[in-house]
Amino acid sequence: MPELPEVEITRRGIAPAIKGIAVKKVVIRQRRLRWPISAGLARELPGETVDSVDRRAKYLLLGTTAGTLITHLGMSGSLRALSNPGPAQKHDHVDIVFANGTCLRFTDPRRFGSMLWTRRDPLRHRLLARLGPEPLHPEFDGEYLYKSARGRRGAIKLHIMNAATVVGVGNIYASEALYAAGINPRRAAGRISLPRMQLLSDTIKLVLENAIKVGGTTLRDFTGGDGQPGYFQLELNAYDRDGQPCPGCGSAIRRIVIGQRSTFYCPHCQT
DNA sequence: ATGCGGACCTGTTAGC
DNA sequence: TGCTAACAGGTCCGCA
Repeated sequence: MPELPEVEITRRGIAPAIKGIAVKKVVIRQRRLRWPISAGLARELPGETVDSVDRRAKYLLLGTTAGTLITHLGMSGSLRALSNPGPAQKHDHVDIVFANGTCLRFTDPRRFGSMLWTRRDPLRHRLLARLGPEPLHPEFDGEYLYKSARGRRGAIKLHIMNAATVVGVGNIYASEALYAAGINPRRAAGRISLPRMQLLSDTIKLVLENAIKVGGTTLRDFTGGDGQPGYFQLELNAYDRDGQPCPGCGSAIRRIVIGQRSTFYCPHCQT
């Protein structure tokens, strides 16, 4: 379920329920995720208090004195704080049970997600150490994006989806931001002017901020804490609209494949 | 260094 | 109705 907005909504949803609370036990039913869950998690997390609930890129970081739990939701993962957890279902792989009875439940049918326990600075973890800037931070701007693209001949869509360039831009928002900026997703990254990169960095911020504002409702099967289904509150102008009229000019939105991922754009408006 | 394809999994939907 | 193929929000890794 994750694009950055969904991860941020998840963070905001679970933080009040678990911050400042001690972990009682960790129940692991399936340790084979993207990477196997290490034995250290169940051994070292119980007894610790969750001091912080942070996000870096699409990773959620639960900080304690002893170490940090780094969680990624992959393609189909979710994390819910339940006060009355029912019996675990098929894909409920991990429960983190707190002293106040709250159960933080990790569910992930495709198991592309991950749960990593580290005793060191999580930002130095090999998966986090080389990440680019956060898209909503000021250091991510047109000038940065322009410079990062010098000499790059690959498609701009792949460039903005590359976590070394900027984190958190997933397949849906890449299409949406490029649509809003009027840039053809296939255009070589290194052949886009500074003003257009300024526009693109702005549209990336806008599209992500808006999605967070409306509750991270990008995804078909995402339901926030209030049970409001996603995908409908957020207006998608290009993504998943193959053959439908472009809101700007009326010509048909087209679906192409870039880097093995579906890509949607308006051949008339995006150059 | 950059760029590309393959890999990891399961579930849902479109098509015959 | 039933079977099969295509496709789905991510991103790491190895090879050219």
